[in-house]
Amino acid sequence: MTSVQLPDGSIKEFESSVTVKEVAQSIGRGLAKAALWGEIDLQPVPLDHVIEGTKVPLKIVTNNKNAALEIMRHSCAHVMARAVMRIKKGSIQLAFGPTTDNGFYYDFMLEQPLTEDDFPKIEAEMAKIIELDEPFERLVEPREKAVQICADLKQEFKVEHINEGLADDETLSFYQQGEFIDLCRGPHVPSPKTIGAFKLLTIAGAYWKGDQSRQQLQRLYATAFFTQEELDKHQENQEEAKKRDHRVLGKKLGLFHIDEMVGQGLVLWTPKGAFIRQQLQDFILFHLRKQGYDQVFTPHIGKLDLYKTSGHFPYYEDSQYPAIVDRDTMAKLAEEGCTCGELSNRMSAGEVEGYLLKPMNCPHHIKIYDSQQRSYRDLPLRLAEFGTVYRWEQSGEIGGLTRVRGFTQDDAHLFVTQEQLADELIGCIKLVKIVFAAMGMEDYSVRVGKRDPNGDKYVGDPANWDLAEQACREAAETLGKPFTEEEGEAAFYGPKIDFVVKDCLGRKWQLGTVQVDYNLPERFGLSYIGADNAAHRPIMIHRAPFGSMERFIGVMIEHFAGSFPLWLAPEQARVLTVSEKSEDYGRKVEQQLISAGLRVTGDYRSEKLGAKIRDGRLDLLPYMLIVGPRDAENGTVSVRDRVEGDLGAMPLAQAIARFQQEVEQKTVRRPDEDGSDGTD
RNA sequence: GCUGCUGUAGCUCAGUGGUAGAGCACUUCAUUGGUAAUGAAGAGGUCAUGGGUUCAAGUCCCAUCAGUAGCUCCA
Repeated sequence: MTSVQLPDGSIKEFESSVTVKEVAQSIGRGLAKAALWGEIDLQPVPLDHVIEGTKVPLKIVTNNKNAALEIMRHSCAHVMARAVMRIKKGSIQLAFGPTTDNGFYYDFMLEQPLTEDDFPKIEAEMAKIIELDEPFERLVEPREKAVQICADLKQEFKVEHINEGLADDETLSFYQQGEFIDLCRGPHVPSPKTIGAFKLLTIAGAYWKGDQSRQQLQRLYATAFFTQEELDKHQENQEEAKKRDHRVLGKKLGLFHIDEMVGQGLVLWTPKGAFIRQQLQDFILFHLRKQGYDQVFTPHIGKLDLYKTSGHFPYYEDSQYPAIVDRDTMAKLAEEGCTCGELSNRMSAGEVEGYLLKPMNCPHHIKIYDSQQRSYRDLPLRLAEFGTVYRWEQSGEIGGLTRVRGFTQDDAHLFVTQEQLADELIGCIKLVKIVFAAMGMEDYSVRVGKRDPNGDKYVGDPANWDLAEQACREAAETLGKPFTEEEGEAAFYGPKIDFVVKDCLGRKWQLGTVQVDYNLPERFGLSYIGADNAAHRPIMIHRAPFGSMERFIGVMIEHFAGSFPLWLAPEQARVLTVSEKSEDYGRKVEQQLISAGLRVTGDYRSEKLGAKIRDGRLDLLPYMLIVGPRDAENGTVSVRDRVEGDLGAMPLAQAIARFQQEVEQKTVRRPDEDGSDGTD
């Protein structure tokens, strides 16, 4: 008599001893098919493991659970590390080898660095290890013994981790497979053969414990799946994702250009991209006016004194372009034999004045606020500007439109009273909501950044912080969408609400932001006269619904996969003539559409219609208007829609009305996921 | 900034130390067609830049610049 207890508490009884597989079969055919291994007392056992006894606590692990995939991948990481230790000569220090969303990695410090040339050898060795099918054996040791084991293995990272990271653990577990033994919490798959298909991906640098001041390790990325088909499918998906990369589409569609001679991270907006940017700017401007914002313009540079007052210089000097010194001063300094280092020191000390390319817009806006006496009746004052700022980002961080050195924020600064703060924050959130809704963008996350209760870097009255954090929380709630609250994520000057989206490769980017600031009003000594006839300090809100035009458009290119909605599309429609015989009519149609305010071009080449349609498809045109002799005779156009395909002939006026309505309503229509237009 | 990889025609990419290649795009000519590629010809190159090794370098080595994946950073 054998019985097992399943995770739901139910007991299943058997006449005699049974295998895990038989238990699975007794529950259902589907389960038996999906079963990978069993787990008894949290210890994995293979499917042919024989169960005896009563009320044996059994869990059947299947491949449709992410947990199983993670366990398998982690086991694969052990196999990979073992293979690396066999292949590479010299000492090898193991660090961590966790799983990621799409695979796993292992960090090593090697005497001989890894290169991609090692991949085939490592993969072959891994295949050999898997073929041997040695189990992962669990050993539990008291901490002194554990430290000794790691020390004997000359694994200093592990020793450090036990002593520091795992200081509270009485006992520690190891997993051993053949000659390879590794400190590891587990669990592991019962049989390495469960690892169906794996592939090494790339090598990258990583710092021990993520600390730049510590040893740099080599991180070997790989992925694994239960079957080769799943691995192939995954790789195919990754390739597909790369096709919607904004850097690829930006080039293909001619939206922007980044030129080596201009400089890293400095974007040149070509006509089509500039059009999208302008259109988005007009869109947000319309809503800013409705919400009582005032537009301002400020210069791209400002005196160092301004940024010393704001605290941005020299504190953030490393991430700014160096200051500009005027010609006369420069000549004088040169005469004195002043070196660059001295110049820098003297600018920091305030002995030499210079100009800074603005790293943010707030100081300029503050000076506009402060240019006249303000009454509480003037507040809230909302100053908006599409302000271009320049930051010296690390070279390794720059890429595409998402991280650049010169970018334009859809910036605004709100000067408010404490009583107005909560409502104004809600107003800011409303704008962000309008933006995301217009884009049909639902896949974003919201983060409320609060101060670290134990931190001491924060400026301002803790009571005000409490109020501001509460106001941020309440504003975030108006989104009707879950959000996270993260302690220690606030800026030193105030709490904030951030909006984060993912790019085509799964990387996270902050777009919109709303930040409360108690610091700058203080530093600039801002005030307003209250109803009590006394001076009071206003609070500032920094906010940018897009974040930056560059990053936002980069993310939107990927969001729409280049197929922008009609109101944003630089080229809304193209007239295609069936043959040159229809060119006159085609040009007439084109003119009428342009007169109706639509952005239309014509393709009058002596190509076949099929070729013109193909080119139009590759350019991701929302509409193609095919005109031939029949249309010329009837005053029609044959409309080909990006989403629905051939719509047939319709009177020109009807087509224009359709387009105008779609533009007016800012309709977002997505082509099918597979990229077909429904007619092919 | 750090680790790995990459840099060849406008674009996407081949290229074994021995004469610089393809497809697409472009130009010209022919073709006049109804929903994803008409045909032919032509033009297009300081092989990222600078050094080095070699009888000989796109190819091997070093440096620099740029791109890229990741790490670190992001007021």
